[in-house]
Amino acid sequence: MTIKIYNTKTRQKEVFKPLVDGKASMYVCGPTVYERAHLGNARPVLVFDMLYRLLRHEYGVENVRYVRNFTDVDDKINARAAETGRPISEITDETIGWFLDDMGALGALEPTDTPRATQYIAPMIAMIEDLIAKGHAYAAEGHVLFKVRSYKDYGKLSGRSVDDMIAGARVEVAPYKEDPMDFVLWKPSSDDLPGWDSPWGRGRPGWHIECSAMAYELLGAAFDIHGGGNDLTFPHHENEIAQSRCAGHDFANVWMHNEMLQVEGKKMSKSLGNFFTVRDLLDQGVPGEVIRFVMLSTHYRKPMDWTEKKRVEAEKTLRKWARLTLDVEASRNLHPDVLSAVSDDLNTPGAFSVLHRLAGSGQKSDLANGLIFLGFEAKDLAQFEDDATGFKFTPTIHGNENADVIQCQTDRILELWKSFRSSEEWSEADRLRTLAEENGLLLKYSKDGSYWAERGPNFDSSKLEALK
RNA sequence: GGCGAGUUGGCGGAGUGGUUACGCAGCGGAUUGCAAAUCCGUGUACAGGAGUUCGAUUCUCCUACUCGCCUCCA
Repeated sequence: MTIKIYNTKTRQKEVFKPLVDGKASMYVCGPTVYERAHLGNARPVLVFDMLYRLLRHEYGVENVRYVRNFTDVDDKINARAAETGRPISEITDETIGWFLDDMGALGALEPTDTPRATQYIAPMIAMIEDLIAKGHAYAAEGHVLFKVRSYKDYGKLSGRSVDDMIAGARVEVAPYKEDPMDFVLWKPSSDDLPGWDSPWGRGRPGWHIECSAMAYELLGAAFDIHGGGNDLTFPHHENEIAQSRCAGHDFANVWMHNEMLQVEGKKMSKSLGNFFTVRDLLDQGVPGEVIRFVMLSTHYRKPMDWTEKKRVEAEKTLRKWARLTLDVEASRNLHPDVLSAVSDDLNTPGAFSVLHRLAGSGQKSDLANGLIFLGFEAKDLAQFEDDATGFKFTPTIHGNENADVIQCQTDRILELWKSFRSSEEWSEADRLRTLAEENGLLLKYSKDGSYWAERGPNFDSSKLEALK
């Protein structure tokens, strides 16, 4: 299947052709690890998880290398350590664990390589020395700066010119800079900050150099795809390109950028107060599969709006598909329509549309296979079906109550309702149903005789006990 | 100020130079003790203007509006 990808560098959709026949390599900018990943962090993770799955499908699991870094040296981390009095390594270790857990809950596969910046200080220093030797960087007052004017294509990726940006005048001009646009490769560390010995004294790397150095170490001078959020296009990726190209590396062939996430139509930001983490959602009982579904329901190059309404719709759809595919063996081959949608610049919304059609026409095993391909693992879906009650995914929704207790109470309520109905005590049955609904528990049954409950609005598990 | 993206039916959201997206909601029907769930059927759309074309929602230009990045947060 031909894979087409929109390349930011050329601003058009191109047929993807790996540098090495039959193998693919990708590098995606990962998080700075000092706090829980917020919902916006999850978008690139899921987008590039889908790319990774597609490439694995096309070239085989063994032939795809996926590098995603952890930035574990950064002033935000230093600040957090100073605030809390905790050692930096403790903060970064903990945050990395959280990140992998949270993203795992969204069905994201772990990359083949997850390098930490602090493990690649030596290659960074070597690269900086090389850049100085080649006249693309200079040392000044313990800093090393990249000479932006020395790279003629600077600004090409993001479509900017150095002169225009300076005219824009939002550039901080430090006294040691030869040119306002020059950016830091290395900076000095005071004794209380993390630092490494270098030819320019004890210091630490600037932000951009790590990706250039780690991509080179792990993927070589040239690799296929570099991805990240479009906020990174400038300056981060522009700077990466400048460094790597000037060091003599071809660097990435294709550049992919996902659009940003919004919440209820607005940018998610701390200042607007609509900022929340993936873990917040999971703790509120939103299943990871639902988050994944909502994220992939919008094409990655369009702004994605996280809304309560989408969350509800996603949950409904997944529940329906889970019921359909329960006990169904997935077909061995991916349905061609699903594959062609995803192969066309990761058109995951199109793939969902195909899945809807498969569900509608009763092609259950193709549906099951398609779901697995899109990252909704069979075992998770089975769990989802168990969760037709909506509770298995809400273990922490109300503090210390555990899911089993809730499940048990729900089962008892269902039993009671069932017995009222079978003995045709309609008024009692209706009274119970109304009461349950008032507390967010929707009682349902189907022709085949099965009974279940769904979580509705106003769900309050603490009131379940009273319903009996 | 600079750069970029977008404007599709009630809502969400794909796609195409001439033919059905799809989902949700709505409406009609089946089923149902009633209501859901489930099943069947069904309507509404391509921001505005100009141009290219036999023909444009789909290409070009202009206008309006929205959003994002350039700033701690992806």
